Amino acid sequence: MAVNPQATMEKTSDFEQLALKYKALSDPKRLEILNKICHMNSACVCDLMNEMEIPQSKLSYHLKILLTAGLLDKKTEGTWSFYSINQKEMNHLISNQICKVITPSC
Amino acid sequence: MAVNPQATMEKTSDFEQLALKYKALSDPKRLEILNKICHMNSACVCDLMNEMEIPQSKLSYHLKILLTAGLLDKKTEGTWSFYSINQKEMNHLISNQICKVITPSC
DNA sequence: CTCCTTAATCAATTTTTTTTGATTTATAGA
DNA sequence: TCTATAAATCAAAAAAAATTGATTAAGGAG
Repeated sequence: MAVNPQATMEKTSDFEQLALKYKALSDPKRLEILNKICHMNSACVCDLMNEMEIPQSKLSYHLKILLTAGLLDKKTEGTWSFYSINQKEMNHLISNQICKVITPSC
Repeated sequence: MAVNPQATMEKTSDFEQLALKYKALSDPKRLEILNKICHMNSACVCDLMNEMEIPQSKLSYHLKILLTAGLLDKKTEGTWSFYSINQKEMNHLISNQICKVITPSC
């Protein structure tokens, strides 16, 4: 463990990076998406369309935000895109308590 | 510790509440404010004005968002308002790793 | 090749958030 | 009382994010 963790995170660009990740978590729909994916372990857009009442384009929009922030991983198989949670990134970001709700096995 | 934490956090309103807190963290300026307050332990608006190059009304705006989200505490003495970090809420929300950067003694 | 399914992207609109400068409120000191 | 300081609030403008429905792209099946 770092002795002086403060020293590693003082730059404006670091705060910008971190803010981007929390911004991805700042929407109830996106938290719900993470929670669903967590329960299903891996899900494609149409899975989520069935689970939640959100149109496809909106889902893709939110998934892209989560993906860009590094909170999700994506694996394409044929016409399907399977999304899963990037647990490492999640652990880095949020408390264990919240982790339990939106990651599979924290 | 709850055996089945999922059961405690499935409702839409819970996601909304949580999203609100992460939204408060979703701005680099606000993260920097938290970091400054963390270093100073407690700070008034004018302290922060000296530390950062942000106008007073903008600071008050961001502080209010952090306060409303429950991430800050406020204590008024005369004409001064002293802001400090609500560590309990912070611990509930974010990882230890990030805690180290924006709370005084996590 | 054609048709169907999956999902990404696009453009236009709406909504939300942020910024700005001014005003207001409240307290303290001379 | 008058003045100065601290900070909250306000209203208007600007910027960013979300929503919507349509289109596009890419695969697989026949």
